[in-house]
Amino acid sequence: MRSTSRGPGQRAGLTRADVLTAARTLLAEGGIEALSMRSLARRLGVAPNTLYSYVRSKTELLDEVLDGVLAEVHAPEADTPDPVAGISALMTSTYTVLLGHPDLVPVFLARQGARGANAVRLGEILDTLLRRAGVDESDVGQARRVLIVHAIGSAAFAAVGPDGERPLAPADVTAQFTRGLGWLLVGITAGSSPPGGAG
Amino acid sequence: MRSTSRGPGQRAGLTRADVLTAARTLLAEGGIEALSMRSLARRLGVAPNTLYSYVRSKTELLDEVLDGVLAEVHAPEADTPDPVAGISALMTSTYTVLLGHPDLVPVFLARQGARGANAVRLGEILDTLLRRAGVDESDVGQARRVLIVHAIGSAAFAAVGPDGERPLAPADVTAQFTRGLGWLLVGITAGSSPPGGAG
DNA sequence: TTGCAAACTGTACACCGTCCAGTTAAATTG
DNA sequence: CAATTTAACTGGACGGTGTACAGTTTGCAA
Repeated sequence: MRSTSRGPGQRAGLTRADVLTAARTLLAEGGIEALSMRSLARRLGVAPNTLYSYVRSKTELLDEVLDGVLAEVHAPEADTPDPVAGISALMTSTYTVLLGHPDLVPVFLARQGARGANAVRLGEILDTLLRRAGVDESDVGQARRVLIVHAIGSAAFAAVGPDGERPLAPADVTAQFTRGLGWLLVGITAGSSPPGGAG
Repeated sequence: MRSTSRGPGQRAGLTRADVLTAARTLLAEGGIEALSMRSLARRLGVAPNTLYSYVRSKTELLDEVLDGVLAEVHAPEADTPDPVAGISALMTSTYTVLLGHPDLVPVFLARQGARGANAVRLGEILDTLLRRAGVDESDVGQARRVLIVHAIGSAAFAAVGPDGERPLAPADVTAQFTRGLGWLLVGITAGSSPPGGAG
């Protein structure tokens, strides 16, 4: 923990994983504003610059951490019996996970939902389910984005405001999310061919 | 423009409106990152502290400016013949205005869409139109929020990313917004009993 | 004419991300 | 084994940020 206990050249024995883990801890403990390169370095007992041996920039670090959050999302199997129920479950899980990290949500939005491995994986599952639900191929991409916008956007509205005040009760926002998801699914699947046998 | 040309006590003759106007100009010229208390003061030829005579904090200033942006939204009359078309027009105008201020969108999100006079006004019109479209009274609030989430969220996805790169072509995002809006309107106006969303 | 609130400056605090120039330990090579 | 390269790490700095405190001066009201 002492940063004065080591001179230049002396190693602290860090790994990239250490840095990312510490970043997540800091985030969980004090929210986004508790995560600065300096506070992170302080916690690792290291000079701020050291972090740049493991991470190109704070942006890259944030991207990594954000995608890690998406690992918590519980995705249904792509061949789950009822695709529409699967979509609903997937989006609801995404929304719930985001709710667990309120101040990350605006950061997510600013990055269009992150582009890491987990994001890609979830996106592919969603696409598959949409196709299986009979959504026209030309509509799949738009439907995916609309659903993601709804999940992240709803989560953003549930997050604490600038003054730490919470303008809407979380239960209300969740009800709104669920309702909106239902509406969207009605609209998206309206006039689509039945899932049938050939798919 | 010279900050050294005036000693303590000498007045610059500013008004609150001057400050807000300069803030909007700065924003229009260089985006959100060009608007700092210091750059604003520099432009007004004044010391940074001076601004705190007109504004409680940067947050308050931002709130004011954000609500001002919403004044650009073209809202239909509340008694327009076709309420559903009215909702569509209102949301599309909102979306378009937001697109014109890309880097403000994340700020909007972080503030749950601003709470100023213009936001309230638009919200009331939207509520009226929803009721006239036959939406159940108990659903009006949720429908309003879902629509707002969709508009702001879609705009956020169209905004430039962290590296200034634009991952999606604006035309595509607009198509996605329009499509999603259509789906939502179908769902919202499709009877008042809850649809089969398994969430 | 006096008094006072409001407008304004100087200075400072505590941060921020990140760059540059070292120093030293470990890994690699001969 | 010795020599050399590479990677981890520090000190210090640069140029920014929002904003608090204490002091000056101005214009207006009493």
